[in-house]
Amino acid sequence: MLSFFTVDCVIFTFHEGALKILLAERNEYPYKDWWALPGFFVEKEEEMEDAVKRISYEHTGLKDIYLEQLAAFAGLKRHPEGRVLTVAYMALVRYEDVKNKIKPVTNYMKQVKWFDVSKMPALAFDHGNILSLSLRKFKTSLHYSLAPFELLPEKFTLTQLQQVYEAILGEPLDKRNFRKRISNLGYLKELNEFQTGVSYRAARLYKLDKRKFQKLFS
Amino acid sequence: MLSFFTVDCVIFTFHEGALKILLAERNEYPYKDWWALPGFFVEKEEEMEDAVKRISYEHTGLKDIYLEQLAAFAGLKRHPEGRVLTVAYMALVRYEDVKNKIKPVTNYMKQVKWFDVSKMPALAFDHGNILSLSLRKFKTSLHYSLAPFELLPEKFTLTQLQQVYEAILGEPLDKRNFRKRISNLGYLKELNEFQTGVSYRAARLYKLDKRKFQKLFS
DNA sequence: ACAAAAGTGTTCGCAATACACCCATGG
DNA sequence: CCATGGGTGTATTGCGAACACTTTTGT
Repeated sequence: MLSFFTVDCVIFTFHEGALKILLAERNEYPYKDWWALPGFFVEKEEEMEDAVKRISYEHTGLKDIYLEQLAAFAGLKRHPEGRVLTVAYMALVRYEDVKNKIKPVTNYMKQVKWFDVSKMPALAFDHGNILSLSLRKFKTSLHYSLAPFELLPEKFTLTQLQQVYEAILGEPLDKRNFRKRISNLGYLKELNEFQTGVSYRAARLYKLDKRKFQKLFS
Repeated sequence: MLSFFTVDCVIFTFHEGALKILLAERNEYPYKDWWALPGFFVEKEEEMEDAVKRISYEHTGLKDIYLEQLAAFAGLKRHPEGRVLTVAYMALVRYEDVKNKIKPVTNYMKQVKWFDVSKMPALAFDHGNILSLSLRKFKTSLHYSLAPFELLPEKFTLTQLQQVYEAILGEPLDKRNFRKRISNLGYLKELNEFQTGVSYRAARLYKLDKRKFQKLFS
């Protein structure tokens, strides 16, 4: 028998060479004025994953985003008013798709904002734990995961892809080794298109070949 | 707002060269006479992990076993009487510790039994999903995990360890390569003790050096 | 011409793989 | 002496890591 059931979302994006997470500033007790992960109650007749989609949509204006369940948190003391079980999800969005759309959903929140992963404030409830779990999981599954491509536009440069990897791992990678490894894996399609609007040599664009990727990590 | 909250346990052990899972035969509708994962309701004032420990203890007579959370399942249709949210855990026990202790807990169950992982019956509810998720996770985390050692006695032979790996991966491994790899990792302590009671050359016993293991995968 | 980032090869060491025979022990 | 599993070495190959310079383009 359980009192409350919520979902919380760690929504990642990638912008200006950095991994960012969407946080909401609370306007209600407990933890008024603290930053927290976007989350809300799951409705009585609502599927859990639909609740996650609803919440992500309300905050970012996007549907059909990449979702992955992280874990359930059910500590009796995680909320002062008794057990609130939450299931945490990780969501990935493309910055280009979302940039002017983020907004607070209810007046429970004052504002929402992207935070650089390396400059996170203290978080309400146990959201700090959820966050660090999500980062750890992100790192360890990186090499078999479509996740990096969910953070980039459909067509991207190898440097952008490398920056995503570096942001997730939190460490720099060697350019030549990175390109060699990725191209050996063979799931990138080289396009005959190039960057535009840069004041230096334009980089070639690539696309993910999902078929080949799936074949590799079935 | 949620009606019911349960935990389900995928309890693994290792015996006679095979990976086994503990199942309970239901004696109540729905799914009367079906086999299911051991699980039960989480009490109102009980921590989720304590509920898992309680249920494992009641079935196996063991305390302080290895536990790991797998995932939450909350589908509205997973139980005919409405949403029953369950959090699935994986538990590992040593067969020697548990062999004559397993028993059904309530008269909701007719019997409990170890099933060879390669010969599982159809399972009640969505327990088949839970099971296959646990096996996949077990495999992928194997090389950085203490799990194999939680299935073996404190002192074990290299052949036993190899059999555990083979049972989890579901494929045979080369003896020389396995031993070379394991001994390069350097977290096994070679003992000056040997198997007894076998009618062939007695194998050397080894122990895990947890310190070195932790240092390696911090 | 300069600034900025794109793009490109080689060497080295380690780890994974494939593979087969002799040894020790108890019965 | 036989059955059973214990224990051992080598050659090959592929992958990750270290490392620096030339090319292209726009201004």
